Amino acid sequence: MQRQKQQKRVGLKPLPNAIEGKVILRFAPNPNGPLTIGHSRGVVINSEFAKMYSGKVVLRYDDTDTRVKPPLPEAYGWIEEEYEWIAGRPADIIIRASERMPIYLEYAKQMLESGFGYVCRCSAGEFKDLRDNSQPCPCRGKNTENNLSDWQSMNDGSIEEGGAVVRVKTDLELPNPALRDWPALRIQHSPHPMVGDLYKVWPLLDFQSAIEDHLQGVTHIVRGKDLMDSTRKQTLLYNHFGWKYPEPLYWGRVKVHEFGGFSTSGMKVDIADGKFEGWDDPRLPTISALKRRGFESKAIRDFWLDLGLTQKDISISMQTIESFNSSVIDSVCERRTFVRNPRNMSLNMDEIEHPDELQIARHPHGEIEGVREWTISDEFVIEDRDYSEKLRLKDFADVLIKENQAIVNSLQRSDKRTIVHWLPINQSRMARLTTPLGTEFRIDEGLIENIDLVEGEILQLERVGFAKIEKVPENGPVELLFLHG
RNA sequence: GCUCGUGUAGUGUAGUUCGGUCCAUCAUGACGGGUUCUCGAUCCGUCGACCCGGGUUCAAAUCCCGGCACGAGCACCA
Repeated sequence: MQRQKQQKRVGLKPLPNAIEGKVILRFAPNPNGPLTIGHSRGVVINSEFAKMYSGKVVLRYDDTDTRVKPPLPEAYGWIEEEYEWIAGRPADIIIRASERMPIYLEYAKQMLESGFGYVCRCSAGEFKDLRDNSQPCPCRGKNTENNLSDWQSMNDGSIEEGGAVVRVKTDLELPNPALRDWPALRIQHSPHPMVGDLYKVWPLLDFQSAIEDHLQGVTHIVRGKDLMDSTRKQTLLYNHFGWKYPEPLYWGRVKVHEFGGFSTSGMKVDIADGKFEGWDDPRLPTISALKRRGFESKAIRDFWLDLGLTQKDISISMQTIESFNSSVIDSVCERRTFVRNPRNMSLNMDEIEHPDELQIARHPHGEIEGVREWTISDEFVIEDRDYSEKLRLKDFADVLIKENQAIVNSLQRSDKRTIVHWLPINQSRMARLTTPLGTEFRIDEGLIENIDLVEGEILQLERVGFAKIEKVPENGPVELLFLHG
């Protein structure tokens, strides 16, 4: 077989057993908060596969838990918007598990009637002890009639939470104890934020998700490898129903150096405690925060696609995402001058003939047309850290510095002295640059070039980095949010 | 402990199905240089890896055996 000259694969590997136009994938977040960087991998990979095969993605809310990770009503809308932002197109089908409860309960009943499920009234601890020794629990041998009557009691609320669970019968000799007679539905008496206390019995993920995948005709499931046991449990259930399980694919665990893992519930607590301003706090690894800071969705897509789909546990750096972002935004961001920690200087132009105005390109390579027009005044600022004897004021002149006075000696570049950014006072206004740094913020006060400052726009501050204009108030400093270098 | 999964440069990744064309791809990073009146962009160069030990073979990143490391699951969470 002929081998290609070694080359990096482009795009995702083909999906096994995929038929053009027939592929159905799903993305199933818990709506207990907005999406994080971690979720964006799922959105990107699934939507990309759908694109490759002209298939569909089902956005499904697996919101069947009312106690441990209850849904946040606002999150449903957020997630739909964020999905569309990341993928560049909306999900094809949207489903809420909490609205489809009658279906799951019907399948559960069918399972009891067909004899491959049973109502177990053992405590979790008792069951675990038996299970670990491959022993059946006493409830396992109950007949259909008894199971259905227990099922009735579960649903009418006469059994308390924790008093019973519906299990799927499996081979008790299965090597992996976790798979033996796994629980499919449990009792929850606490009301659901969306549908209230209509139901007393709620399916667990492994059951609900399995039924729903079948109903939606899902052909490929891409999920975290922590859910491998879920695949195995669900395959057992599919065998009972006589269904064919979708093609599963997995990715490994992802950490970001700068953030660690992504815990939606952890963030929720920290926001409630006032540690963060909200879900879009720039220090958070949420999609809303990235969007607010000025990341482009294309950069996020490029990044995940470049990583591909591997089962390796990885720890990535924001630097990599930032470099993808730079290549997306660099050619479309105007340049501006922002002087941090300004040092006041006076300009001495006696010795040389000079223009009164300067025209500086809005972008150095002309991707953006036009110029910034500066009127040169006697007073100007440079960054304090740049202060030195000989400097080149960018786009203007070589100067000799003496006691905060800059004497212009040449408009032409005469040697290799350092080029610094500078700003005539009459051209400036106050600004604050906020940089997220771990769990803190760094604030740089300074002066920004007062030309066409539009809220929401991303600029490249020369010799500083990319930043977003968050606010241009009538009075007071312009608010800038640092994006990356 | 049990079950499952994964090990390629600092970080990611290609190549592993079917052994050779792999002194191992690409990106990111670091360093150096060209260019550009930004510490940005761009171009060029350099650095740096097949987890370990055996085995099979003319030939192993790739196949086999044995270790080791890391991660996940073992919830009436998702």
